[in-house]
Amino acid sequence: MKHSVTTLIKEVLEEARAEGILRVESLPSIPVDVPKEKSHGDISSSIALSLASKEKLPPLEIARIILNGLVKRSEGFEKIEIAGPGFINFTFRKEHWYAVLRDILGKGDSYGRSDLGKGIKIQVEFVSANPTGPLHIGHGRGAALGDALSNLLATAGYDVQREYYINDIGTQMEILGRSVWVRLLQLHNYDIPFPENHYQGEYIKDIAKEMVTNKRLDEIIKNLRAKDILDLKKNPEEKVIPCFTEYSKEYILNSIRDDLERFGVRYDRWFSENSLYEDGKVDSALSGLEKSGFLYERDSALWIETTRFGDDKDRVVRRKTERYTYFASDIAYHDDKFKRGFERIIDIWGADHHGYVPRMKAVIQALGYNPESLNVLLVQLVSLVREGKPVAMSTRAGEFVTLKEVIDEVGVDAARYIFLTRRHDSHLEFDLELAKRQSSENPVYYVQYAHARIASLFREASERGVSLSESVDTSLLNLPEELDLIRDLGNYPEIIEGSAVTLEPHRITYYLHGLASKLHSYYYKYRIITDNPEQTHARLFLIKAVGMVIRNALKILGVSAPERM
RNA sequence: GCGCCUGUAGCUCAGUUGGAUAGAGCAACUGCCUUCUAAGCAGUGGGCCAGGGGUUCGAAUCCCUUCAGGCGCGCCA
Repeated sequence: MKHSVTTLIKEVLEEARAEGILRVESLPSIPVDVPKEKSHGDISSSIALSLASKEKLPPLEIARIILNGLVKRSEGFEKIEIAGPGFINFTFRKEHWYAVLRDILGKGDSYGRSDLGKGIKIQVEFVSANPTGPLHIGHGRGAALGDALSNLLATAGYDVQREYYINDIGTQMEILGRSVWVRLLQLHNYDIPFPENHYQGEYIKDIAKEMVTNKRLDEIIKNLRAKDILDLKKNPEEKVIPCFTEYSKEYILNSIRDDLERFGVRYDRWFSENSLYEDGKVDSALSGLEKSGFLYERDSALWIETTRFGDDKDRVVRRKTERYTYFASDIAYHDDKFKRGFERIIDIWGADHHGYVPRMKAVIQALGYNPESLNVLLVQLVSLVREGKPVAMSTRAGEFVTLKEVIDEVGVDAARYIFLTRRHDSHLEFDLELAKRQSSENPVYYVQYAHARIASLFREASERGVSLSESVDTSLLNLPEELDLIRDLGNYPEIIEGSAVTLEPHRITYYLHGLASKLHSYYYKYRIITDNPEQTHARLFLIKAVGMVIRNALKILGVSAPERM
């Protein structure tokens, strides 16, 4: 839609240059927009304004010149006019909109798809929470964003892969194992204080109990060839804890998988940090950097010179204890992503990791890749409220609201939708009561209701023996509300492209709300099923397209489109 | 101290990458169900876009600066 106007203007500018009316030294990018004000037409361009200084002519003069050139190409338009300080406003003929409507229904489920991404391989890595505890509400936001973004990018023509990076090695894992171990001992009446820096949550006790009831403890004992795992003398913690770590990690990872599955999130790959070491990828990535001269030793540690690419300070990759840092495996991980052929990489992190971005970008350059090919999206915290009052959350004490609890309380659709109503870098206030409320206060239901309402109309129509015929006279759709709806539907592909380019799926929720609002309003003001069969057909035709677009958009967000409510 | 993010209606947030008169939802107030779903619709009020400077035809949007809030600055992950 915009494109057709852009090319028209381009033609006119070239013609004007050929005739020597305008200089047009270099063909500028043509600004075209869908104006928010309806009286400004369907498409508006400010080209005359932006050209004014270069051409040394008043904007209105330039607008008139362009308009002259447009006149002979104006068949598709009802009118083209100059307005304000020099905007050129285009209004399409109704026939254009009827064609758009037919096009939408012709494309059906694929309406909104584009080849913007040109099949580029892109990877979205999200959530990637340490398997040391259940997912909390903040992870839920990352999950909703990552999943919707992946759907969105796939719709926009990218070849998308979803990945979860598992931090399954290192200090935190050891602490996890020891936490469960101590809880187990406490269960057996050993008087051992629980270390302060260990995982405090109740779920640690649950794992310990579960080990006993599921006889997993027996297996471990067998593997250790030990008589009694609780015998601290025969089985010191160095010997025992790895077993606990392994078991607890699997246990927690399974619950994370379950939560995400239930939340409607599926990954193409779960990538183990430990595998980077086992497969020698850490060594090879580091030796590559060494050859390029980005590594050096100081104070018996190995450093990477990230300052050469704008980082604040150089970073340690191998401690003087010989142990690698977390950063070392992250370097290998990102190297591996590129080696696997991804041309673009999106990492979704919690906003508290923002200080990490410059060093990651630096690493990517040191590895010889383009830093622009990595986008890090920082997800801000979610503050949970109930009827406006904050719900206490403290990770330190191990008391936080889990994703599971939120889903149990408000449902998947409401949770996902609400997570997606805000830009990722803006704070999100999640009101549990509001999310449960089944009314217009709740944006999820508002949009879903529009879809259900349309489905209901089709049920009603078929009960009355009305069915959608092949030959619909779309010209019966004359009402301003009807043309307005079609215009919105016509904008949908650009909403998708815009969201994909900016990596901002929240735009879709706003679009949906607007579309649903127009549908509700139209529904209330006019009857869809009337005594006039031709008109009924035309109106059903229109709302069918509305329902289809709502469904397509909700699918990207991972929210269901119910047939009845 | 340095760096990053945020500051828009009473509250929660959008604002199409610099465009025309600043937008929604909630909250407040008025109305609308003998009608295809009232989980809905129509309407009213509410703003120095944190403050100040600049860039230009034009700024909530870009630059500088001040203020306020959040976060980050480990051989932790």
